[in-house]
Amino acid sequence: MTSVDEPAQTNGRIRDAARTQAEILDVATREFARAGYDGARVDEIAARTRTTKRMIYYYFGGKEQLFTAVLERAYGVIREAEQQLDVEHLDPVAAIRRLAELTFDHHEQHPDFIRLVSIENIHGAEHIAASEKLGRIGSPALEVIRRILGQGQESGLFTADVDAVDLHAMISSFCFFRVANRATFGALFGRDLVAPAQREHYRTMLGDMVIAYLTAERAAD
Amino acid sequence: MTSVDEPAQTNGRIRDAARTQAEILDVATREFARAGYDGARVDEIAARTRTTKRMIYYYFGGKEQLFTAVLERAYGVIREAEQQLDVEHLDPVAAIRRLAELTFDHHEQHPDFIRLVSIENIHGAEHIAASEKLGRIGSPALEVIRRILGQGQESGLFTADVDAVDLHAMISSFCFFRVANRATFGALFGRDLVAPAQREHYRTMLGDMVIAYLTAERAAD
DNA sequence: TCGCTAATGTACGAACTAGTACGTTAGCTA
DNA sequence: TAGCTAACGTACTAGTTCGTACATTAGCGA
Repeated sequence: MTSVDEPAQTNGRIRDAARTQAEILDVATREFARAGYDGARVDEIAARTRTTKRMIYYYFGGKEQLFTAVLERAYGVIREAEQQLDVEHLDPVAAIRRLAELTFDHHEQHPDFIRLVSIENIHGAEHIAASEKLGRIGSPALEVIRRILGQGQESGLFTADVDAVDLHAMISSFCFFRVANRATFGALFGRDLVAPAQREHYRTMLGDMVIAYLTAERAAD
Repeated sequence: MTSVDEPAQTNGRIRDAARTQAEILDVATREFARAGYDGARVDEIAARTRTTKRMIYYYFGGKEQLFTAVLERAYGVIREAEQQLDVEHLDPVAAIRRLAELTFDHHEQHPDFIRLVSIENIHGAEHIAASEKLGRIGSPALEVIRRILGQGQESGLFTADVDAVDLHAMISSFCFFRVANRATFGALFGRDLVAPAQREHYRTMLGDMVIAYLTAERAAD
């Protein structure tokens, strides 16, 4: 399998701290996402790596800290995607729809992230609490929502009494549920929420829902 | 603590198969919900019971089957609540809102159920698949939605192209997310989605969202 | 080129954990 | 009331699983 014609110095140094750490994180992400925190095995993670279990403890300290590092990286990825978002040139309705679709797409493309978040919730978010990075960074998406919402409400397009965090929760809940509960929903109702054929249908449904909520006339209380 | 003046035959028979099984299920529900499938310990479940580990294996066969039994009972509870639902006398808008609120209330009142479903999804719904009871029963709520939706669409009140399963997913996603992701959402955004003070706010928000979606004018494609 | 240290590998152990073999008894029934 | 069986308890085991003590080496800097 491995080519032997290469000289002793193979492509890339044999000792590469950064590569080793990254490889451990990659494998650990898959394993934790697959089996849950307690279901994942440190030995198994090590075995799927080109290095040994010793290195997991050398670089991360232990299973708990490894999981925290995995979480930190996973949250970093979605934050990065949110930062790419450019909706300045769009009208509020189109901007919100674009934002919702970004969340929709990211969740669909990163089921491992969704599973990690589910797992972290089972454990009461204790790893987020223990993490310095994940403390109270929030999400770039929130800032974007705040801005769009402000514009939309000023222009009278959107109902006035909507909060950015709440809207983020609304969008996330739909995107999250679809991926996180795919298995049970499919087993109980016979419908695969993540089937490619239904993708556009649910993507549109999400946008319609959010826009309908934002533009609906609400009974004054 | 325990009264000793009672004769040997204490209140309730010493041997009571039904009570023992129910007690095991109660404790197992709490333990699985608290720690996840792999995190839960059979020994710990037994210890919190008035009986022994032997009985778990005697009545349920093993850890897997115990979890399946726990799931079956938890799903049974929500199905029962859905069957109590009486919305025949309401107009479609009020009926949908009532249904959404029932889901909202049930999810909030049964966080253990939400956690069990999350856990089951991490494990690919394999226990639902292995269960005879949970096979393809669907949910009574689905039938209710179908009926209300039919009425609403006939009368022109609701948009025509909405499907009952999709609407169920929409309602569930919001209710589920709020409870399931309470920990991470709170840790990251500093807002407790299940705080009693916000309860009515989110309950109304859910209803508004669903009704807005159902009654909004959609661009014909 | 000669160390020196970060990086890596091996082997092992202590604690835990699902599951079981075997023994006991309550309480119904004939 | 004798005996039979469902219900229950104790003690144990085989296999894991996280973590670590100890040994080794690559490759950079002086």
